[in-house]
Amino acid sequence: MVHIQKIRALGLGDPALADRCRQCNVRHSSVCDAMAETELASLAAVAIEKTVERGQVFIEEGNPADDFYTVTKGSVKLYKLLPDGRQQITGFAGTGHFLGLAVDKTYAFSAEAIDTVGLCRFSRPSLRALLDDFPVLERRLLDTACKELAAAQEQMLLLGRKTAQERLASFILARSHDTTPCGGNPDHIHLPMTRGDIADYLGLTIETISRTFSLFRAAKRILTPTNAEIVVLDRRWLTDIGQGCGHAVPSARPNRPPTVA
Amino acid sequence: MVHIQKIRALGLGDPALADRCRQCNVRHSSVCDAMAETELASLAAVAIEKTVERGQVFIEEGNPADDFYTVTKGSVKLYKLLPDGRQQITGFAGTGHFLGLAVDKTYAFSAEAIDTVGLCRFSRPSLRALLDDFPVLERRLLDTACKELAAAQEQMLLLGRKTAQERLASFILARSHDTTPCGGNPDHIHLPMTRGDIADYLGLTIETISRTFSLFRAAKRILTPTNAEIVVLDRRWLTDIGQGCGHAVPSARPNRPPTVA
DNA sequence: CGCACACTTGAACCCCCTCAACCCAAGTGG
DNA sequence: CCACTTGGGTTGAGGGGGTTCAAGTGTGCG
Repeated sequence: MVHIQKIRALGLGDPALADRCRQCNVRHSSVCDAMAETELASLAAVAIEKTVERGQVFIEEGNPADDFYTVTKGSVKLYKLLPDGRQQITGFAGTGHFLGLAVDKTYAFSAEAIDTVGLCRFSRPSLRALLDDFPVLERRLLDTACKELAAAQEQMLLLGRKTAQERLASFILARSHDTTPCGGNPDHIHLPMTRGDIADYLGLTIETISRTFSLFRAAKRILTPTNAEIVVLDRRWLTDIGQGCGHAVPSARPNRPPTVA
Repeated sequence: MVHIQKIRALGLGDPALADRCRQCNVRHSSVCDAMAETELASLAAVAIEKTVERGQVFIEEGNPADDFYTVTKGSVKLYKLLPDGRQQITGFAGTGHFLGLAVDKTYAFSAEAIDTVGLCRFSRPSLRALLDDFPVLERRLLDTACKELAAAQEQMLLLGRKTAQERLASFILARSHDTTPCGGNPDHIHLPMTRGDIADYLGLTIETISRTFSLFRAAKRILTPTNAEIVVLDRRWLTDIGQGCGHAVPSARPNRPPTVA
């Protein structure tokens, strides 16, 4: 209780502080959107900005979960490892994403910056105090958690039951939905991650990702002007494939007898 | 606001109602545990008990999410389908489990009773009112959601990167942890679901499940007195395999040339 | 008994993995 | 300038883990 008052006082005592949050570029696309204009000072009082470079691991599975983050710039990969090095990426966190769900006493996943990433850090006590103070924030977190849970279930369906082509088609379309800015062209997609990351996300290998991209390209379903760019040519077909209906591209294996009984 | 008062009044006006919740067998192993003794009347006022028989689908993916449930008896499988019938089970919900996370306007999954199942139903408005009235309940739901999210991520690792033997070993141990009652023998495991359900949960086929059970049996790692029962003989080995270390059972394929260059 | 249902086991196949070579662009340093 | 390296991506050949297809084994139940 003392703690909460302290934070309130901190924020209210320095109205200039609130500007940092008020002018934040992800304010309306993150959980912070739950806070009213007048409450931003409390938020700003406990938020600490931070930058991490590509390749840097800033959350490590199993470590005590002392900090929570909001991504303000760049992209992050969240992943789990097996002792022998096998890796499963459980999700990509872009601008506005909150990191800290799926957390008990320790982190259940690791997080690595895919490119130069901006973060807004909250310590556990300060987040707890915020939640006590602003129940609406807690509701917002619950909503977010439900969305992530639904996404996780969709990913389980993909990992457990879809073919390579279906997985990649689903991935391309999900990217198109999740990262196209308002008013942007959803058929031009930017991929901040490598083929290896895509493979570890879709439960496949680099080679299969590359081959499947080539198949889609040869079938005129997509273009890949650069390795980090996709242009969707046939959205309808990708949608059908991704959902498990529709004809996959024949994989044109050599030395295979023609399909005759 | 009027609504909340109505519910409060309902509960407080009839103290006998509270007994239904007070004597509930899952009271302390479900989200309801967040409610204090004196608050149970409010809970009981909006909870409706229900029984569904084995095989009955009581939540259907895509339908409007009007109701939320707590499982009071039996087991439920939660799953998603592809149009051609491929199925991925995203989880099993046992006694005490809350169903309704991963829900937006519509259900993100379907739910089917594995055996005779007892449910406690809440309508969306009444749950909303409860959450408004008892913020501690919202925090409890958030905790639950985080745990489920962590479990979902673990399952992604399994589906994306583990072998059949690793998957089944993980499954057996998870069952042992999740369903052993306090004081019970964790090495005697009851399986309410069929081999087909296990297959759809682990992203494999019935045949592979059966074969892998046979391998484990032949290697003296487990016993299966009945199809619905497992006895763990070598927990250490199962743990190692499930985590991706440790030697898998050789699968003894016939007609394969010996491993010579 | 006859039937349904769950499970097991065998044999052949196939999708994806493994291993390996190669391409290409971006440094880096003499 | 070129030689060399490094990291990401592509492509090919062959093999393997799990699937598919098919037959057979209980087991409960009308």
